[in-house]
Amino acid sequence: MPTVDREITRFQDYLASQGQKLTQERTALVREIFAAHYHFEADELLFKMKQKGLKISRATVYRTLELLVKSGLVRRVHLGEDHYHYEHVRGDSHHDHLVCTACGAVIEFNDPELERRQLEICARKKFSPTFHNLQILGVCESCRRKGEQPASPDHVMSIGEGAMRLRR
Amino acid sequence: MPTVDREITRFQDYLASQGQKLTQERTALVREIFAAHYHFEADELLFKMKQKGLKISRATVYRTLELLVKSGLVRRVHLGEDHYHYEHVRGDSHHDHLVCTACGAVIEFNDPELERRQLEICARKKFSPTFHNLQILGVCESCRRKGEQPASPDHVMSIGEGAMRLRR
DNA sequence: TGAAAGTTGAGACTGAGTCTCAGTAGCGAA
DNA sequence: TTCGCTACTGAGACTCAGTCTCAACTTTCA
Repeated sequence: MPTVDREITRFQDYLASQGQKLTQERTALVREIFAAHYHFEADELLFKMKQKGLKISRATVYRTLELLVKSGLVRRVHLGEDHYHYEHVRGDSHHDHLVCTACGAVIEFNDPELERRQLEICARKKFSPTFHNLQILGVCESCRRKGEQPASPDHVMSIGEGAMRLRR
Repeated sequence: MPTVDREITRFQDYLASQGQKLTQERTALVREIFAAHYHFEADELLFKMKQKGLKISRATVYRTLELLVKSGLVRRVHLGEDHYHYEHVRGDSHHDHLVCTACGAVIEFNDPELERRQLEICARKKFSPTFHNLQILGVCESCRRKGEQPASPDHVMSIGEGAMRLRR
């Protein structure tokens, strides 16, 4: 985990700029987040910390995630479920997600053409965009080969149902 | 509300096909939903029914919404908040949303070019899409003229904050 | 008349996320 | 070393959307 130190430094810089401190708990959380799992849920993170014998409270986890989002190190995303997911922000630009409703896999993509078209639409509607959020739900290649059926066509209900399978 | 009868008939047909019944409560809910408000929340609907002196329970509201979604008359959408919104499905095709984080206004758009590009991306990733969900958050023309600032650049946090203003 | 099946409301429950508050840690100044 | 300030923490209560349970009710049909 050589890159984790860089993230910790960046977080510390952000905190210092806000008159806030980098505590043991915050360091441990950043270390855990950036060490491996890329898309994660708040509760999942809480559970992992507990597993490692580090007792960090639910409140601290949520508070630290909020700080990480504000610092720009982490992004909060919707992946079709009824609660948030978080993901690392790497130096690169914005991206969107394909979410497999059969296995829960998340595939990222970044398509400048798509982004450009969205800006055109906003311009046409005289709307100043600050952020966008696109998830495409469906079935990934390997699930399709395994014969998983695409989610039923009952509109967004199917997202919820499919997404349930993501849960721990 | 001349079109409401058509919706009620369609809903009754769906229910009959499932061996289910069109009750007084269900009729009242469909009437309320299709009479006016286009984007709405479950709790908002519950409140409106109560206001009209029709006491329909929370459970019935949610159960009926689920049936309406399954019947294809209503769609469940995310508009950047942490809970669902619902909208009518009119015969027309899928559309996406621009959501103003200052006033909560929702502007719809349908862009075949954007849809086509998404299909291309899916094809490239060998992904079979069943549904997608795009919200563009930002500031609408009239809020911009009134001098409302675009939401702060703290990523998705700003969505939540802006969206709070939508709440009753 | 009565069985079977679907529907309802009240209210308990769930689970993600927030808030409160008393106690603790960190740190500069004296 | 102690003091005082401020930020931070954990425990647990709380909130809120949404779900579930269950007994009572309605409808249908034989």
